[in-house]
Amino acid sequence: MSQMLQIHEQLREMILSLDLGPGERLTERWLESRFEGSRTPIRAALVRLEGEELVRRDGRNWIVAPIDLGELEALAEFRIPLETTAVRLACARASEADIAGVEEMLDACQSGAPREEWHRVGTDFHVEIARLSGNPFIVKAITGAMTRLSRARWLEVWTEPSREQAWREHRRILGFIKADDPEAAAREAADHIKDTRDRLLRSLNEDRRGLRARGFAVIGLR
Amino acid sequence: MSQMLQIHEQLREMILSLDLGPGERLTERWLESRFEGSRTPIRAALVRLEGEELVRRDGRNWIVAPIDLGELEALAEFRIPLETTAVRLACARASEADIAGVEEMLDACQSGAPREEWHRVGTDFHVEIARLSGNPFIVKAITGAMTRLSRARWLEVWTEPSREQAWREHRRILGFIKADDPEAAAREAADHIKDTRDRLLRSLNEDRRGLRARGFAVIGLR
DNA sequence: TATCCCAAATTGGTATCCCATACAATCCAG
DNA sequence: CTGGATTGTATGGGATACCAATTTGGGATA
Repeated sequence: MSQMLQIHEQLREMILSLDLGPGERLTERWLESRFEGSRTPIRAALVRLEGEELVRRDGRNWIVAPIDLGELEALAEFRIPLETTAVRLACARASEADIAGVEEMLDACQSGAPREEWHRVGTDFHVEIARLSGNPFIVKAITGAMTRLSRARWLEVWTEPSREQAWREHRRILGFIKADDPEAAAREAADHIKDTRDRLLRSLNEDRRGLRARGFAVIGLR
Repeated sequence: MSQMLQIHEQLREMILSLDLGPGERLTERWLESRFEGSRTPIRAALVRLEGEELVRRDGRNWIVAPIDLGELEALAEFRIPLETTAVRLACARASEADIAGVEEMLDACQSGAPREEWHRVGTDFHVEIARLSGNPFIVKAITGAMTRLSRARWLEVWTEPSREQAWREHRRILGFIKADDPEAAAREAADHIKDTRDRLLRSLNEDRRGLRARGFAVIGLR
């Protein structure tokens, strides 16, 4: 694999895992030594990450994209029509084997699993459901939205009850798809998105100070 | 403005105007002489265009993204939930001045206007409506979808009745938003998207041969 | 001590340079 | 004449050199 893709992937991982703080400055020269490559592939990786909005220009400089928690509302508003459409289509189009695949994924994540696992499965569930819709544009949009949410979602998996609540909701959505009940599945999906949004907003209000220290922008949050 | 952004913009324009044929190969060296810049900014522009899916890798080579007309169905399926949501939100949130702005845009495009104008306004209308929703994610998704549709839409503006039909539908959608009738606006928007899809598919079937010569991939189209 | 100013270092933008490789034309063997 | 090895050439990937601009740090001065 090309060096550029490797750097892109590693850097992406570092950003999404909060290993690199939101808003942190990235100099091409630092990345150069960090990844032992020259600026050419590093610049390509940065341009690419800029497209995914994980990195952004700040004047002439590169910074890790800050997390704008004010976006949480708009993001939920965006996801609801898309994911309700996705589950409806999934009812019509998904094979039993497809559904079983998603079910396995959920089952594989039990109480004892590490936070990282919950985080990953919680994201992948939505992407996989989108995939069941058979519409590549929906898949791409949901993937992008989940990426955008990804860093904020570390808040959710930090507390156990929150994790388990989300897991139960995922199960219910999948249950309705399995039972081929599109309207119930859509309702459940919309509720789940709202619940997640509310859970996140609540976590935020509980500890604004701590969050700010972690690089979360709490401004503009009601 | 940086050279890279200039090159990006020019190349983008050449692709969207079909000045560069879909599927056409782009060599970095040719672009180098074409834009009188070195490979560094050209490569950055290519990576960026790759993110917009206007350019793609074919092995190690760069090619102008082919047009996959089989996507038309999926694209409409994607747009409907988003745009119906957008017009509903627009009813709730758009100011009269905002609406008047869009109205002016439509008025500015009269019968005598050149094809390019119809094409641009036909795209911008949807983006502006999305903007009235106040949701940046919806705006971005619609912008992306319209970009994706952009090259195929040259087919639509090639014939006069088709243009005028679309224009009437735009007026009706805007009328319902102005009258603050969200459900009617949503219904109208969904119908318009379906109509557009059907118009395009009909144009396609009328002249497959000619299209193929223009670089449109007609495969996988029923 | 506070402030201002200039030199030096650092940064991103651009231009080349070198290299491995994919592809093609060519040439020789059968 | 045909087919396969070979060599030549153009291409993209990566490294490096150079530049302009911006930042920074320290020292002279009020």
